[in-house]
Amino acid sequence: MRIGELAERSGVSRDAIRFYERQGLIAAQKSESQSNTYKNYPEEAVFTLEVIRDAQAAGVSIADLIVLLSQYHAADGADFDGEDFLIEKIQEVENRIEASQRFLETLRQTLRALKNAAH
Amino acid sequence: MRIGELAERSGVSRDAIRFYERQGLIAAQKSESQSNTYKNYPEEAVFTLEVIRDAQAAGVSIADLIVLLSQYHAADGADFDGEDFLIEKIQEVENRIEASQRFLETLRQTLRALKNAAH
DNA sequence: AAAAACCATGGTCCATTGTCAATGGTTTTG
DNA sequence: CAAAACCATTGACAATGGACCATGGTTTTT
Repeated sequence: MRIGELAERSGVSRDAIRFYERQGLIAAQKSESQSNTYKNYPEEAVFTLEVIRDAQAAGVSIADLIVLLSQYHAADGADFDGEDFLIEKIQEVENRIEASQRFLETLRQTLRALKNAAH
Repeated sequence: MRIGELAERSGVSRDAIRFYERQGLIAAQKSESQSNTYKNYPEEAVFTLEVIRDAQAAGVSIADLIVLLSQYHAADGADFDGEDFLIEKIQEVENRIEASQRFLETLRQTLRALKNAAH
């Protein structure tokens, strides 16, 4: 599919998609037609972009994602050791979730206090 | 207390503390002694810095925190309406936590796959 | 009393994660 | 077929969240 459709379907802007592509997070082929320079994104890219969005929300940088996604794709059959890195990132995300939950509690308390003050 | 102690106790760098102070997130008095220009941070600042750290981990910007912290402090007795904003931020953080959990699941799956491949 | 450690201020610099604009082609639509 | 919509590439620009450095003063330690 072309970038416009991918942008539409994934909810990610064209510019962001191109940015991720430059970083090597998603891949595209040159169009099979030789008359244009349009790129061809695989179906899979929609899913990859969703993962990227979740990862960004989880506070994981693109630099880390480059490593992680390569592991994800290599997971069937690779033997090089990225396990430590993976474990580290899992820990980081878990920590961030906990911090987020603490902060959420603070926000909820504030909301309750605000409502009481309005009495 | 002075900035060094605050940095030590909160685990936040001096530079970051000064940055937050410029943004109005924490307040300090000028030292009571007139012979120096050192600032005096209240005990409470340690707690505020913890909240700031959690908030940053939760993906909440400092600009938003400025608004939120003012509401937190004003929560006892204020009547101006920041409720909508608060509710919006709560929703945002909840969404980010969910995305983080989805991503965490992806990471864990990758880890399992990696372990199986290593057979 | 020196040296080492600390502080304030001001300014510069940095990575990250994109957005926006310009230019020049291609396709689709009316 | 002309206009509108789409695409690629390049390059400038921007916001966020600090780190780092220089300068000059103050405390604390030795």
